Amino acid sequence: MQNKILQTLKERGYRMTKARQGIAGILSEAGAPLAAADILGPLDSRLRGDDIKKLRVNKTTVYRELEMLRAENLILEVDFGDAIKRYELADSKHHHHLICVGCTRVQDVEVDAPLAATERRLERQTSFKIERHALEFFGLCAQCRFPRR
Amino acid sequence: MQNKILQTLKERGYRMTKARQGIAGILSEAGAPLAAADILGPLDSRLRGDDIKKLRVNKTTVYRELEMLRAENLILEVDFGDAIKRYELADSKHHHHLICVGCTRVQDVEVDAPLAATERRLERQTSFKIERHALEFFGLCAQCRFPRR
DNA sequence: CATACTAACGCAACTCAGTTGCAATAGTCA
DNA sequence: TGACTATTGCAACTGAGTTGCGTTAGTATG
Ligand SMILES: [Mn+2]
Ligand SMILES: [Mn+2]
Ligand SMILES: [Zn+2]
Ligand SMILES: [Zn+2]
Repeated sequence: MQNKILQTLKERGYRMTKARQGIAGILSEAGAPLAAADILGPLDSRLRGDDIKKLRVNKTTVYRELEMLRAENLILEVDFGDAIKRYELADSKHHHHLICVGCTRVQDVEVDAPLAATERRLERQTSFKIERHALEFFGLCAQCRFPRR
Repeated sequence: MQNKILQTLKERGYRMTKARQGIAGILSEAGAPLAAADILGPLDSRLRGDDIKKLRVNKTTVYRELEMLRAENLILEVDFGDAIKRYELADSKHHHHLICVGCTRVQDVEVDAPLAATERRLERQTSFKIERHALEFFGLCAQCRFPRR
């Protein structure tokens, strides 16, 4: 049980099912935010040869599991502006993303001046209580800027 | 023809239809980004008594018109992270939004330190060419924080 | 004003991510 | 080894947005 998500879930009384282990495993190994479809497909192929052998999971299960993990604050919803929900582990430092509009390649990035000060000013000026912000950068990666001729 | 959008469209050779005039009018008067549904409903009620009398427009027309206006750079797509496309006039100064998660009330806001410098640094460090960014703040407005007791 | 050309429109059917109700299955614990 | 019920699978559904196609109505021209 080296998986952080699974360990936390167990501590909170969740059952250790095969689907759950497969989904948590894929999320933990992902290098970028994943959509339900990114988990559904790989579930039976990527896990082959792993300790979790072949595994077929229904899409409803994947959606429900993702929503549960988000509600448990174990993953964060990331919005790339394309009406598809994506998630990444919640244990990393707060950061933003650089998304290639050509190939959807994603890179984590940090912003120089944190937005905390701006948020406090906005709270003073607007009487809103700010809970969070979403900041993502869109552009073209090197591969998409200079397609192999 | 005091409407800026309509004037530009005419200059570019578009026809002046009733649906087009109604949609452009609603977008121009809106105080916050609008979704297709925000335009579909009001079209026949809000315009009553206006120079454009009663008007019923099909949803396909609204979606197509919005997409055309966006392609013509007359409106900008704004993403509130809820899988619904919203649009606002493109003629205003670049800004961001403060969105109430309780009632979807929206307020335009500006950020202290522009993100241009950050974008240039990211371009150097990542070899991406950045085209744009999306930054929105989410929280609770005064009305939603202190519900009328 | 009459006519023709075709942009724009309305309608119905479709797509696609995500959701829901419910019966069947399988972890967990005694 | 059960019993209890969380979790799953399935099918049907939702809702925003899209598409194909035949019809309507701006616009230009005479
Ligand atoms: Mn990330
Ligand atoms: Mn705005
Ligand atoms: Zn790319
Ligand atoms: Zn509110």
